[in-house]
Amino acid sequence: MDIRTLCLGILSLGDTTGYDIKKMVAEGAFSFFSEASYGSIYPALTKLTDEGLIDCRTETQESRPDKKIYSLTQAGRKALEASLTHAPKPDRNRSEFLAALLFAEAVSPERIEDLIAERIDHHHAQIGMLETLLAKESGKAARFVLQYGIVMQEAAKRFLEENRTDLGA
Amino acid sequence: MDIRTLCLGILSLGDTTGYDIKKMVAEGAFSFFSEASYGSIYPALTKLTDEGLIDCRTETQESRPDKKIYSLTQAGRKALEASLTHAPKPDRNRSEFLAALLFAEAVSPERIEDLIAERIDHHHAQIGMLETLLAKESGKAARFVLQYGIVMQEAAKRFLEENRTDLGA
DNA sequence: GAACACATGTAAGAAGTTACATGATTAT
DNA sequence: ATAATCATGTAACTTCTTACATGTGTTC
Repeated sequence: MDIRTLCLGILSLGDTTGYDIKKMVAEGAFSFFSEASYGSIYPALTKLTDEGLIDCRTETQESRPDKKIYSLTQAGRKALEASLTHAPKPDRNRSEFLAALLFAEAVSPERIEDLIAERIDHHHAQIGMLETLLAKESGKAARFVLQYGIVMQEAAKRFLEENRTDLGA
Repeated sequence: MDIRTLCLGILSLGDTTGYDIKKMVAEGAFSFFSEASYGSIYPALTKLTDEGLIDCRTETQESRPDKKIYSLTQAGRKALEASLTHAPKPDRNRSEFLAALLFAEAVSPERIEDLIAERIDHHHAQIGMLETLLAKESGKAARFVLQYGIVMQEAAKRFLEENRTDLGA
């Protein structure tokens, strides 16, 4: 999902600032399935404002840059709706892990066990993070997304634990 | 995984051409977890040749551009090994689907059922494709990767089938 | 006094995609 | 005849990240 749509989507859930959008994608319920840097968020918000898809009101602060609080306009809501209406392009299964595994067989087979062990730890950590997020989250769709994430990570972890020996020998 | 490493990795499995690398990532066992276009593959091969990580021999053909067959050099093998040795950066769970689902709740809830139905179909199709690939594949690591893929797709599909009603009402 | 949180923004560069350009051969 | 397969390559563009720039207040 491009940053523009991501910003529109987050604003559909409530008014907020660029700084807080970054926090949501870095730590919040969004961090599981999206990412974005300031360098993409701020310009996106500026552009969306110019196009009339979002509004910006400024909250003056002392000894800090003024806070810019954005909110979705009617046009923005329409635009978001439109981009959700035509089917999202299929998710890619790009995986550094699987690629590394496949190539390690030919070039450094002794690395395979490590790779799998690291990956199991990674899934374990992700499950922990998702459960923490789930405990804090009350939105229906957000909980669904986090549960989906947990199920996926657990399935992956289980598969690796059950089949790790197949590639060792 | 960047295109450079992907090319080195594929060449670690055997000599081949840019054209065939593209076919592998578009249709072969690699298509599940990677992607690349000619516009990135050809320049990458040229650059890797300049750097001495791969060799190029030309096979003359009539009525076709000459075929350029690349092979990994010792230096290339070292470089690939090195990039597999430091832990791959964690896979991202970027998902158009999950993002769309989350935002649809706020902006067009009537779309949620469609989204889930489409996604179930998508998983179904992916499982079919993976099983076809698996039937043709004999490499140990490649089979492992494809089985991993099947397990993931099935887990996702099952989750959606079992929980689809949670978001309808 | 060092590091982090708050808060915005820009410029340079990485990495890739898309679309084009070329052109013969083979299958439908 | 029309499309697909074979085979290479380039140029323009998109999209995003990284690193910088700025500055205060708070916590360790």
